[in-house]
Amino acid sequence: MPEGPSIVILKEAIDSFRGKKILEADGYGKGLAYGRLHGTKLKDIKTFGKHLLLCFPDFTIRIHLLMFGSYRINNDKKDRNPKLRLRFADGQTLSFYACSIVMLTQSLDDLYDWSADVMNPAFTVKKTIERLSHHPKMTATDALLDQTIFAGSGNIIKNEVLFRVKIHPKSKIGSIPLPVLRKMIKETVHYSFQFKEWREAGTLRKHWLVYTKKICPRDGTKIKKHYLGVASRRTFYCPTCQELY
DNA sequence: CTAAATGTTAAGCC
DNA sequence: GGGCTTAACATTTA
Repeated sequence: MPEGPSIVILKEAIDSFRGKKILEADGYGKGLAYGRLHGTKLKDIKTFGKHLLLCFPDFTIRIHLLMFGSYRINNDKKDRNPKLRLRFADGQTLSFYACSIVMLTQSLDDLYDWSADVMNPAFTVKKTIERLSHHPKMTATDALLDQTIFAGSGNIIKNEVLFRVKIHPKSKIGSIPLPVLRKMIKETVHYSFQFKEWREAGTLRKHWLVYTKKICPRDGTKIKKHYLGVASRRTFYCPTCQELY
């Protein structure tokens, strides 16, 4: 469940651990200094795009669930091997599986430009237009996966946003009229928050208009499925109602 | 059972 | 080194 909204859900789900002291940390992560976690207080929990940030007084643990990562809260079943398991008082635990975990010592404000995170209050249309203006030849399908421009946006969000604002995925950023580009940016934020609500309600799939679909819900055109962009990601679009700029 | 998937990074090659 | 492409990783679902 790795797009930005799912990470915000994760953050909210574990927010009650904020301020608690870690009694013990273990896991199979190579090069992870589990010992440094022992006895430290979880000072804060933040997110940046798809990153979950567990903040401690002297360092930060950055967790990225990648494609298949998962977590458990207060569920210490032994059927899976955690990459990181944190034990708190009263038997409370947080476990993370099949994910990327990195220990950061730099200041987060130096590392992250919070205004690039689609779900952060600091995100602005204006700054995003400015960032996009440096990539006129980039396609819309790539822009919406670029974590320096739309941090948190993933392949589902990309597909759904492009369909909703009627932009063909191969459109060049520099060719998209400014009002249309602004609409795309606003919809990325809007859809991300809807994604979060729908995922929490367990109805995300039900609201897909184009992702994994065969027929355009607007005009009945057969949906095209192609592997597009620098990362050759699954891209669904309606060749009739999504305009190529 | 096999293939593919919400993602990223390291390695490899010109 | 730079810039691009490929491989690798890990798990669940169709």
